[in-house]
Amino acid sequence: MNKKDQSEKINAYKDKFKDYKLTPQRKRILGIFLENEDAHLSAEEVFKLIQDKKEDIGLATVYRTLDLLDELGVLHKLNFGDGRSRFELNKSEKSHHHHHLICVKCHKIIEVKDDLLQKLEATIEDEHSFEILDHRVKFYGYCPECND
Amino acid sequence: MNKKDQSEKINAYKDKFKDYKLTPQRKRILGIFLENEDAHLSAEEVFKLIQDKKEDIGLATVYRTLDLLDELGVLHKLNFGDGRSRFELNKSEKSHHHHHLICVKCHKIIEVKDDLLQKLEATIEDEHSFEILDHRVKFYGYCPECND
DNA sequence: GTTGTTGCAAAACGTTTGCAGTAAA
DNA sequence: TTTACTGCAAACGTTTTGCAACAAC
Repeated sequence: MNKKDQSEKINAYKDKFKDYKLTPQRKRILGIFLENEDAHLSAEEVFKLIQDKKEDIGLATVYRTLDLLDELGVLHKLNFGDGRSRFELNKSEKSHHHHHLICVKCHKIIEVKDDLLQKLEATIEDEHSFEILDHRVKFYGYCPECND
Repeated sequence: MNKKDQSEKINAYKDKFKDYKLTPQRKRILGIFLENEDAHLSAEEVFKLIQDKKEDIGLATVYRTLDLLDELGVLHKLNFGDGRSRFELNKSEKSHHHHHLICVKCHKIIEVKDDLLQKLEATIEDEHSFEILDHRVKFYGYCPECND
């Protein structure tokens, strides 16, 4: 993706920021996720990716921005049990219906698309009068490479 | 549950500890979970429950024991995004097939029994050659009380 | 008796906060 | 020009660690 394309993509998020300022730091952090579409990045990792390019954004700003982007629904905050929060780009249509396979040996993370959960959600909404907004599904096990 | 019943229950876990010593501290911490079967306790909460009874176990020991019990499969380590790990008793047959509903308003946690996920698991094992050992499923939304 | 376990205090870790300076709208 | 945002450093809360004393096997 070239700079122009990315700039256009970032501008497409402008309406999401209606109550907030779209500062260079916020654009840059969003840019990191556009450059790493399928990554699950921690705050520290985002910070380092920016430093690698000889740019400079305070770590506190990274934390604050990631929380904001999660709140705006631009990112999804995830927890894989490694002691830090991770974030992934929220690709709207897709995001409600994908899950993570986590290899307990090599810790690889594999994404799975799925719609089967909708039936389960319908049952839960019915039986528990619980209005479901979102879900997080993680499967732990052995990936093909670790299962020989 | 009286003391004799609990003592018997704890002894039933003896074989799980074959490579480890079943110390009074470990028995006591396991006891806390037997006394609070459906709770999702953090290390700090376990520590306080023990202090409340004028007993004394170091906080570091609580942390080390909870990790050990998770590793032994006696407990399940959970993360509800509140900044600390929580643990629940692993009631073997039941545990693989229950999920958590988390109210985004009052933060109540509701347990749901379910078997519908098995179909999804079978599909994943098939399509991704990923051998599933366990899963964690969380649904976020509004509980009946918060949804008026 | 040996080896694993405990308790303490200190340190480490990810994350949050107060505040003064700065910049987006 | 106003109000929100940033960067820094210090503080925070949870979890981990080093180590000497101790106890389960």
